[in-house]
Amino acid sequence: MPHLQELVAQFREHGYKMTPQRRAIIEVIAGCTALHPTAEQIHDRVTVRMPDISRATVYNTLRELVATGQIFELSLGLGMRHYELSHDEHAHLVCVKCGEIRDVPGDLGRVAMLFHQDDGFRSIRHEVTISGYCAACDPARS
Amino acid sequence: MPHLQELVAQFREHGYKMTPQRRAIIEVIAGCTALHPTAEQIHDRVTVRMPDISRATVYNTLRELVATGQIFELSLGLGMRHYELSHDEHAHLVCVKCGEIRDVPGDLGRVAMLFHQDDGFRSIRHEVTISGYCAACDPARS
DNA sequence: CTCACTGCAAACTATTTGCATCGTA
DNA sequence: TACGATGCAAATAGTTTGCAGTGAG
Repeated sequence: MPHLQELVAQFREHGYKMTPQRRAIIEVIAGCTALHPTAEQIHDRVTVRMPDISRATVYNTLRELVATGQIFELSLGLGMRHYELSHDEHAHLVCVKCGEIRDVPGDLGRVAMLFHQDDGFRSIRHEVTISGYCAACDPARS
Repeated sequence: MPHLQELVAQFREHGYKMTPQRRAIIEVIAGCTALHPTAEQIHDRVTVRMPDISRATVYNTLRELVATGQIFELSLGLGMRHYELSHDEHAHLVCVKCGEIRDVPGDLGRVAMLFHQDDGFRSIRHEVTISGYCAACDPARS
């Protein structure tokens, strides 16, 4: 459960009010470090302790957490968005069969340099997604 | 209109029948090299010359062209999928304000090396997406 | 002449929105 | 107490599916 107080404080500093719902959502995300949950998965988990929370509140809070830069939104080609706490730079391995998502640490700054252009485009974020088959799903394996 | 005959031939070689609808879809994609069209945009363009074509046919054909490796499906964080002819390796610059998508040539093999893991994951494809503001949309510009 | 392909319409999934009510600061 | 946040339900957007009819090989 890393940085929980810090996440709550940061969120407040951006001018948002802290409500039980938002706190619960932040707690769930903070407790999911390796899971890249979807909005639906976050909603399910929060619902266990807070049965009346609405999807709208989850989506709203996720949008706000993205706006503050506290979480990242991932488009991994799986048809829905995944979320993760902002942390050290890494790429994502995505199994196209089972949907498993794994972090691979690495230097995104290096990637930025490989593709840099001097044309006024100001980049905010680099996303590196490597699609393929995980060992368990690889059809080419004996 | 590059490689049209080749695309049609390749598609046939994979065992698919060539129909007027599929040919029209392939023609539209081949005529869109710099546009990264969505399924909807492709449907609109085909509809001009073939008013009764259905969305289902467009989506089916796109899935098949992805399966043959002739086109790539891009998840750029804009809420829908974009398609492009498979060609030289490049990353994508995406303006988060206006949605403009631009190709940046570069060596994806280099990226693969930066993030390679020896754990049985077999990668099929690398996608590098750089989100930010294009010169025209940058709010930090004077 | 057969089986893959098509159009249609409905279903589905993920996400967004409008609005009356509620509760944090 | 004021205004931002919530829950609900309906709306929207993108995509998928089932099926009866059609046409490419």
